[in-house]
Amino acid sequence: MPSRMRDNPVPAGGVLSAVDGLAQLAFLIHATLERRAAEHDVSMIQTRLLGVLRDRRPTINELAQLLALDKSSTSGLVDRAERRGLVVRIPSTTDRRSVKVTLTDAGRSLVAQVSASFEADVSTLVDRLPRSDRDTMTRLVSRLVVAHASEHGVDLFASIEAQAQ
Amino acid sequence: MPSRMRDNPVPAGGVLSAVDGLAQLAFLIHATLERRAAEHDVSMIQTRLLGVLRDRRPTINELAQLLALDKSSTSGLVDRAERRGLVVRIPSTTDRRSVKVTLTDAGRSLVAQVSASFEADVSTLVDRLPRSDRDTMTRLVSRLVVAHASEHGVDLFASIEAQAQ
DNA sequence: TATTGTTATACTCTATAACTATA
DNA sequence: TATAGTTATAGAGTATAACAATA
Repeated sequence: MPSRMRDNPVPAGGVLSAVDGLAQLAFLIHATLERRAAEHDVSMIQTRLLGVLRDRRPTINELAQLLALDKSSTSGLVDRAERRGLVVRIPSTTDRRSVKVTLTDAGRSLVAQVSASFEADVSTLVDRLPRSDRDTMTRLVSRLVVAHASEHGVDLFASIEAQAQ
Repeated sequence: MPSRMRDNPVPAGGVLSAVDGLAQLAFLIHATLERRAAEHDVSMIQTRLLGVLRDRRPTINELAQLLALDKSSTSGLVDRAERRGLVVRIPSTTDRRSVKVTLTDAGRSLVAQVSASFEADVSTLVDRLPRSDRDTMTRLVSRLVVAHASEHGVDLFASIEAQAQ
């Protein structure tokens, strides 16, 4: 936890350390998405569920892997989303034990709205910087994320991707 | 939500947009803290509670404002932390309705450990970039966060700070 | 009367363990 | 037997409303 979390997040005109600045940014962006989701009465995990389903029709087990939840937690999560009309369970044609979880039109519409307002928020945030600084930051942040992912999550995600559908 | 959340977080050797890159970075950092906290069997909200208490002894009401929770939620949060020996309620000497929530030695030790490992994680992450790039990114991220805060949270936090203790 | 904090209630979210149906 | 999914149970976390004690 960054030391900035101890008191005011912002020293008057000061400069934050790498850790403090990045941590503040992370919490700011996370809170932004949470607030936009809450405007539509969805939690972060429900939002992640809908986001994952935008281009997949996974089984409960696949969904559990994608969301890093137990299959029972996933089943309950899908229950609540289904009760709200955001997703549906479609029986698998090849395995009668299994279901494919699918976004409804309402679910797709909701996630599109949350995404759009969230992306607008982040754009507004970065537009505070002059174009050239923004481009520089984007390039550096991108390098960081890409480098980290190529050392970690990529294979995991790729294999789940391959399994899914 | 960034479009990258739809599938693989990392395009092979590609460059992310400003929104996607920042969002990915934010979720990565958030997940890092969550994982470090989980190693000590504490949730994010419990970690935030302990973090806030590092340099404050707020009342339940003040804590509720700091954490953006209802006072009843805060009361329960403190109950569970107190049951684990991480915090204590100390009766106010000036108002017999009120209590001051205070970190125990165990709570202070726990939050120090989580902070240290989290900060090490973030350092490791940014150390992937060469020094000069890292400094540039830090400066830009810092400007972003400071600019945003000076337009939003600062007054709020400052006033809560002033009330607290 | 107003404020501080707790309690009652209800819901989401999570995991573990036991279960049903199918493979 | 093994796997896919659900259900039972327990607990954290959250909000609303009602409450007791104190101001």
